[in-house]
Amino acid sequence: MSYNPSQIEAKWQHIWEDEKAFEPSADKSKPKKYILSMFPYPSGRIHMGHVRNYAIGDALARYYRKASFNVLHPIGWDAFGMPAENAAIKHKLHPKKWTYENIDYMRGELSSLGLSFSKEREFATCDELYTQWEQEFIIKMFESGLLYRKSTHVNWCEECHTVLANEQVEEGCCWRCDNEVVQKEMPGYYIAITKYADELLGDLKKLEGKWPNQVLTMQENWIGKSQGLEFEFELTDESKAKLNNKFTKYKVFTTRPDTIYGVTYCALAPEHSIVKELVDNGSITGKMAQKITHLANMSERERSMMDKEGYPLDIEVIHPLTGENIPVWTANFVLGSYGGGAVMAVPAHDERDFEFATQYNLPIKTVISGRQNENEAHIGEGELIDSHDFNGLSSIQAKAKIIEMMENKGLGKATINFKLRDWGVTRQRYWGAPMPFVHCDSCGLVSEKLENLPIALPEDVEITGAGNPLDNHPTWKHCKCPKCGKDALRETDTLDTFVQSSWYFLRYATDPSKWKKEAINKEDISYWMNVDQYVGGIEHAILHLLYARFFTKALRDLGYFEGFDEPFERLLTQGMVLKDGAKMSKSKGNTVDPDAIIKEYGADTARLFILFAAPPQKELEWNDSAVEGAYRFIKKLYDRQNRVTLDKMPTIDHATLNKNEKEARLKVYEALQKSLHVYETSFAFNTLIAACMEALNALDRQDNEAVWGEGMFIILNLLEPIIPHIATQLSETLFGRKNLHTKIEILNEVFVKDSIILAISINGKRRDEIEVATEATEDEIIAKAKEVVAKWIEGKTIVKEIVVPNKLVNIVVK
RNA sequence: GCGGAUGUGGUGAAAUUGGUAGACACGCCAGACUUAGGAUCUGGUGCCUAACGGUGUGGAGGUUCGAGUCCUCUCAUCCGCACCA
Repeated sequence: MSYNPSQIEAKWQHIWEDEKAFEPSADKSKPKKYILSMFPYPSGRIHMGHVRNYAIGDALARYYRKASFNVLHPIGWDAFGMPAENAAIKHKLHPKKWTYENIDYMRGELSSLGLSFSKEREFATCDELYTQWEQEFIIKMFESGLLYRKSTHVNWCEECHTVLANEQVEEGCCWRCDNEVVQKEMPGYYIAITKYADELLGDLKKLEGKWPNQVLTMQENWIGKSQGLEFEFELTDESKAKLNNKFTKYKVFTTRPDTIYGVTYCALAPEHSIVKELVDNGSITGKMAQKITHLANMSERERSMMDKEGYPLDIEVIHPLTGENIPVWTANFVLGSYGGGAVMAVPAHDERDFEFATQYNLPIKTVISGRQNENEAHIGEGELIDSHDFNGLSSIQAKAKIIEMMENKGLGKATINFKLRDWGVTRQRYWGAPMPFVHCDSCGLVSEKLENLPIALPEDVEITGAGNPLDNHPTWKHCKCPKCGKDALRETDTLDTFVQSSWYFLRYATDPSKWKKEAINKEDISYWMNVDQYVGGIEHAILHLLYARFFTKALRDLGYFEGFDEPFERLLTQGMVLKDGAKMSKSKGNTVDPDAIIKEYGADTARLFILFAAPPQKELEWNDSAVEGAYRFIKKLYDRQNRVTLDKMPTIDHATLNKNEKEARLKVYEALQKSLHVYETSFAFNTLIAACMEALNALDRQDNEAVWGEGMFIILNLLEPIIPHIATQLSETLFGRKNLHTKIEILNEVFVKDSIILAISINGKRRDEIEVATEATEDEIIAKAKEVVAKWIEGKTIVKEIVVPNKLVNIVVK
């Protein structure tokens, strides 16, 4: 009978389902492994990236299950988000219906891959039961001061009537309607992730060697810690008057206190409140006021793309050390949201300050030695000059001394700043978890009572794309204040979908029987957490992984659990799947449909190809003929079942075997040895598969019944995590699946060789090889080596002879 | 600009971490079996050379008996951040 993947795969998928083969055990005394591939967004159909993601995770889960671990390998759906609303607009389908139908379809696709997921723990983040607990977290965060409401500048699309996340703004335009995105000041809810900046940064150290360096570096840069000096500039009396004494001073931050004597001007962000005051009170009028207002209304992104631009504000501050008056400008390169929105400008030693100073003819004063070129800033550190008492000090010394002096005089203090901003978590959209808050005229912003949760979405909505459907709904937002009982208005913003993915791994780790009663069960998660291996795309390097790390710490501090600070013990970032050198995408027309591949070749072939073609971390180039090659290997494996006549692991007297038989055993055991390293450390499935291919090739070169039996017994065991259907089928037929439930010991005897082949090189260049007995002495080896390479050493002087055991002989001649 | 990675045959990739470069595949070439084959099997296949041999891991140096692997410089490609004071 020839290999029939669709029949074999359907058969085993049914058996696994009937056996509930992949549900974790409740027995917490067993050693556990929590293997997690990032959950998918239910977009409608799976793509090759999913196949790769889940094939990797599944191989690990199956391996550890086979190695007698209690394995948690769950799946669920990241089910809230904009595409559902877009589909609603386009196809007049309710987002809920669209989402759950997609989930049903994709669940079918994933199960056709034979993935060993726990089905009992599956959920969608749009399930009301999930929303309920998420709303509880949000309320607790609000109560503890971690979540707050503020009004600030946000990306706003006039066409869609919604706030957009930074990643949804493409070159200044809305990703959906391509309308220009404007900056708008409006209220929103923020989670104070910056309170955890230090811990998020510090704990990256715990992940070193377990997470890819690239991700750690990206997170480090994103958090962006910098140390320096914060101090205040006092305005001159004249300037204070101009500001109607509403301001007397403002703060600046610098990482280069050593250049403080080089300050020649000051720059404020266009949206700085002092600038606003000057415009508002008429100190600045006409064109200049217009231009400044225009700058203030531009997004950071827009500003970053334009040339430097600024205007003198005609006010001055007093240098805290020299007492000199310093002019104050507003400049578009000063960020409003960092370091107080104001900088001390040292054009001699800062590129940006230099460029601006040159452009507007502002003075430049050198205070660090070594500035040779008048046409550029000298950014490096050096020795201080023209800096009063600090002359002659190195930058490093001066930084410390100046900070110390400023602190002693009460002029400033050592400060740490972060680039990380608080996380804006609300969206003016329908398909998300509603914010559990109520606006009351008497009580202000009030959180819902926990017993009223979940605050569910109304189903009878019309989604048109214009405005917020919750806000437009006739009745939904009208409610009673949970505090005073008066008429009040429900918050109509919904939560960012990144909130849901920030704790789903904790939910999986809680036994589903408890899902109604609690969000997270302490005991359950103390057993299952951390996730031992997390697998996902590099595109989540910052956002999701940072939010999830933060949420873990925040929930820990809210008392939901204790004992761990980081959610993901090890992280594997898989490479993209490419076709014709480019990322697969519908617009490029270079997609490969997983369903079609599974239909033509079967899931095992798809999985084998994907794991064989490249190591998981690297990009994977799709190759149709290499897929055929994977299929061919499986057919060959299927065919070789005919060579097996024993139904169990034989005992073999190694010494009695001939050369090819010994070689076959050697290859089989080499593959076995390799499998440990691959599954537990390197994840280089490609090399394990290659080793199995070599083993099968070697088995083909001999026909010892016992060697065949042993070889297939082991190879099927090693390949089961990769090609589970065919491996289980053959294991069942040949060995009653005993080979899948046995720990196979590595036999050292097969690695012992009768003779060794040594390479012979002259001056490091390989010339020939010899075969010697294992027990041959070094002298014997050298003597034999010299015979073989006689023509190369003739007439030369031998300087040195090096014998590397089991490897080679190197003869150095002159 | 800053940061991170990656450069090995026609292609995807290996190389036990300093010890025979190119395992295993794809492709290609030749042959066998076939009415036929995009099926299957066998053999070959880094490059130059008729051969002896030479040469070869982006490039240039260096350390070493010996370097894909270590060091210095350099080039190219990809990714991330991008005026963070």
